[in-house]
Amino acid sequence: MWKPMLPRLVNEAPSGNEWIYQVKYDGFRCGLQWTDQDITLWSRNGHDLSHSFPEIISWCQQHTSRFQAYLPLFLDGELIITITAYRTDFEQIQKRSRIKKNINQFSQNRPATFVAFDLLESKAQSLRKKSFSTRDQLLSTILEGLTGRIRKAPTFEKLDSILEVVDIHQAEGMVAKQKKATYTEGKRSNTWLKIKNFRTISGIVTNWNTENDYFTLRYYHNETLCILGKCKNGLEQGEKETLTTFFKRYGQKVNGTTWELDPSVCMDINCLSAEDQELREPVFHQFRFDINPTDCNQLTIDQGLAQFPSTVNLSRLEKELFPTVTKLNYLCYLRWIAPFMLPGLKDRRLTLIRFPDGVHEHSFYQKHLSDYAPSFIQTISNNDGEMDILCQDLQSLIWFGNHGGLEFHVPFNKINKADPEEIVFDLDPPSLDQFFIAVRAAHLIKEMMEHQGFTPLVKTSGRTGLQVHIPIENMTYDETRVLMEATAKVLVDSDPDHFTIERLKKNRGKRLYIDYVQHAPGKTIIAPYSTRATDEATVATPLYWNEVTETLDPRKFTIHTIPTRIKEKGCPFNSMI
DNA sequence: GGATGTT
DNA sequence: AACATCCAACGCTAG
DNA sequence: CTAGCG
Repeated sequence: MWKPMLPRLVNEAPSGNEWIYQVKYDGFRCGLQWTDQDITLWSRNGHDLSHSFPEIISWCQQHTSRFQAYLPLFLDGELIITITAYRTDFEQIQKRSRIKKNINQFSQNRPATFVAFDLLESKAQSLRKKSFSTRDQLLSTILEGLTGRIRKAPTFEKLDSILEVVDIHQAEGMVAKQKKATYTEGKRSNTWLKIKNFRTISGIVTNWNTENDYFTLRYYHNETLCILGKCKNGLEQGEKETLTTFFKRYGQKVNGTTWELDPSVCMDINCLSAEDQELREPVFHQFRFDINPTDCNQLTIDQGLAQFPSTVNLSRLEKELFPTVTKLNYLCYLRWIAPFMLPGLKDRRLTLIRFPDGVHEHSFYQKHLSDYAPSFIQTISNNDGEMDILCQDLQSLIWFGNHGGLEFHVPFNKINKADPEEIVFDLDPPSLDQFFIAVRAAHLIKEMMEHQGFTPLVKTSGRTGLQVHIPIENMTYDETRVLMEATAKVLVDSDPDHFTIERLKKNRGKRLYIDYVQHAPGKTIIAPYSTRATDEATVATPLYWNEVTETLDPRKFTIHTIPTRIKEKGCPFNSMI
């Protein structure tokens, strides 16, 4: 029976060119055994998981010809449900493994993926004695280019680049592997080192269970004490004695096994998550005698879990930027959405609309660098010699967010390129009552564009309209203008009661204005996943075409609903990530 | 939101 | 110390 | 022609 090789937990990643790195995916360790007869998924304890993940098995069967030359084959990897290429949803895979009924329905709606990170057998030959580099190279040739139910875990040569990936995707952590490491089955080895991407949060110790030595941690939500979770590991002998002595001296024994303490002792906990009164992989980090129990609250916990870049000073986190949405809530949204939003901002001059005191107060545009901006904000000079701002990374995004930047607008072309990356039809009905016209226009444009070989995408504008994005190659603005004008005219001819290219507002009536003039150099459009400055905190949301119906309500896509939406359905602009 | 200038 | 101002830019229109 | 508007 296969037993997985295990990495040793360390606090810091080793560097040097004898090491190579992989992202640590948060799912189930799994061995995939593929013989001429059958395909089996083995858990780390030797359980057969195949029946729980039929989508993996059937995908393999459909792609047998691709693998035939390498059979029999044994892959070591992780069974995951993806949110991004590097971010996974552990809760989902855990649920899946427990499900008995309707497995096929779940496997269709939210298919699991096997991410292979090692190769133990190929053509019936054991590769365990070979170096990791050799195995990794062979694994690459076998899995090259595959993006389906089986993928290869990419390897990173540079420590800095994997740290950046782990950080932005908030991955579980990373594994450093010695290039010359052999595969030592069932052993915890120093040639594989895991580094966890811990979140650090502060909690109040209120209970001690003498039976199992678990300490209960709590936090304040408004005035009431709520349970954060339990923690047992990480305390050194002396620290544990200090704590238990304190319990015996100042606490009360509430039953045979449990001591209770009024809120006074605070500690930092390292963990992977803190949800529903449960900490995942909690480890004691340090006592916090320098803070008050009231400092352990929803605000500081949200902040700890978000893992904001340390380079950004956050301020006035309790301020309301949208009704019922504090600046911290907004920054947490930006932090979560960053891996989906940054690709749409990368290498494009940014036009930021800032609302430092919230959507109801004074606002202004900004596209040049403030002279006090930190040096990590990247810029590019424009024709007038001014420094246009860029948003290339997480710390920039969070810095702009902290400055009340609520709307991120970008041009159609990237920096150092004159030609647009896409055509965008901005379909803005005169009011929400006429939203159905935008839906109709979007589908008509989709048909026309697909007929010409394009692959149109669609998103809400975050206000009342829809925007059809058509990725293009090698077209100038002049050429896109010709195509857009022609398309607009076909639309108007086909339904002059609903569409118009009339520029004067008073002459438009309740028709939808197809504005191809706004697709030009220097013009901008709201970036995917940017919020709009509305009372509902609406988001410019990429959609699947089958969602674009007359019953679609663009107001439902807000910073409250988007993370859940993406966890369930993924991102329709996937190609951009 | 923060720097700088004005009362 | 309190308060004001700046933070884009381009086409269009009324006067 | 320019200030103001969107």
